[in-house]
Amino acid sequence: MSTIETAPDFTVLVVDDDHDVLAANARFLRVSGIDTLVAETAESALQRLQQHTVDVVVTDLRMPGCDGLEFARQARLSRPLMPIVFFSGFATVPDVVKAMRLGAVDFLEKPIEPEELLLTLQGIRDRYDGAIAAQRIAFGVSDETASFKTRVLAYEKYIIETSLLKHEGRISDVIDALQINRRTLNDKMLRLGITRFTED
Amino acid sequence: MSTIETAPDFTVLVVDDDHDVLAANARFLRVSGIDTLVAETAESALQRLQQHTVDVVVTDLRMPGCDGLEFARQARLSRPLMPIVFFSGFATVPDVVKAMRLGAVDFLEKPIEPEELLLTLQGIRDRYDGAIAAQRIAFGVSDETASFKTRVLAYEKYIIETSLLKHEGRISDVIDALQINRRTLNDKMLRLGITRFTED
DNA sequence: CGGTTATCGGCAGAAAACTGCCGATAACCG
DNA sequence: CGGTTATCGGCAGTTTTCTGCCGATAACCG
Repeated sequence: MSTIETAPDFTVLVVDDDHDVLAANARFLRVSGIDTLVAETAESALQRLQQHTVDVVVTDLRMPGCDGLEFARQARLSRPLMPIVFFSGFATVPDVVKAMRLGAVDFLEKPIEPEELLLTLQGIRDRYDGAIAAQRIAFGVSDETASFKTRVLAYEKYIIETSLLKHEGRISDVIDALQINRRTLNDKMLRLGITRFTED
Repeated sequence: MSTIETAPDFTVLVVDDDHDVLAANARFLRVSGIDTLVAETAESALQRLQQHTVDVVVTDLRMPGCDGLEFARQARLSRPLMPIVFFSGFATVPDVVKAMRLGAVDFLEKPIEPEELLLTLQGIRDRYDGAIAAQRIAFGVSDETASFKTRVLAYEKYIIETSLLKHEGRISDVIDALQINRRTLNDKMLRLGITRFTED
């Protein structure tokens, strides 16, 4: 909870036991402007998570020793909402189900096209942007201290704010997207202290 | 709470365009003590949902006309958090990902073993932890457009279920942690379809 | 057996949220 | 200038939710 701010960057942790593939993907991502951390084992990946602020994890499903699912479980303990992307070459339906149940946001198939990975990550950054913030609001703050009501209100605020951002401040679009009564939305914005013109 | 004394009704809606398979599965489920409704098309399934209280929907992913995903989207409009189980014979990884993103709780492969289906449904009834599915709805990354209300409900469900997990099912601890009125918590659990599980 | 603890649900009044109607305020466009 | 569009807030009736009180049901322990 120290001052880890000043980092609105987007940091990705890629976990893959194939050293060459890992290095290639990492290089591509870095060139594309994404802060990229790497790890070749689940253990070192967990360490990385403790040391850095990571926004997204990309991990192989099958790795020698600790597999990707177990790693994800461990990671979730400290980062409940962190987006996790799995990839695998021989994924079965149950594999995918298990991964998604663990909160995976996507499941890519090997061999990974660097372009595809980049698009996926950019998509997460754009759409999930708010969820990352929400993690800090609804979860980060909450650590046992925030009440149910507080967390729900924080979440409501997050939904409305991200929807506003997404629709560039057009209330009518937000009303349509969230299927919410105009009057109710106005009241909530007032109560939650949401204004249409935030820092851009 | 090991067994179900008061036998709360548990109604399943099975949607499959294959009449024979549907009939066979329905018969098996009914014999096994599960109230089972059937539908051979998405349209009639949606009708069933309006007419009956359904606890779980089991649907084929591929059906002539309206496909399973679209049907699930429609169903969610009236039953935002109802558990949905998909099944399919030729599911690709992206298929499974899409289904799970829509809040599916499981994905079975054809041909369906009646025993497996029964176990799945019993699992959902007895100790289904919908937290992750709720999380997916609340923080959906995809193009899914859940309403404000739906997402808030999903988030509330997520909070309560994870708190229950964390406190091993002790209501009093959850009340303390979430700072929520006992009566309110009970009502919410009822409304959101949250059941306490036995100790792990 | 009685006593304790934990949980649950009915009930009803209180509190809060929702929502339709109304008018007001801007900004923009001929 | 008048007309259109988008937004906002007051108000009030309706609906929903919250919450305290009460009793019921189990499980458990002497």
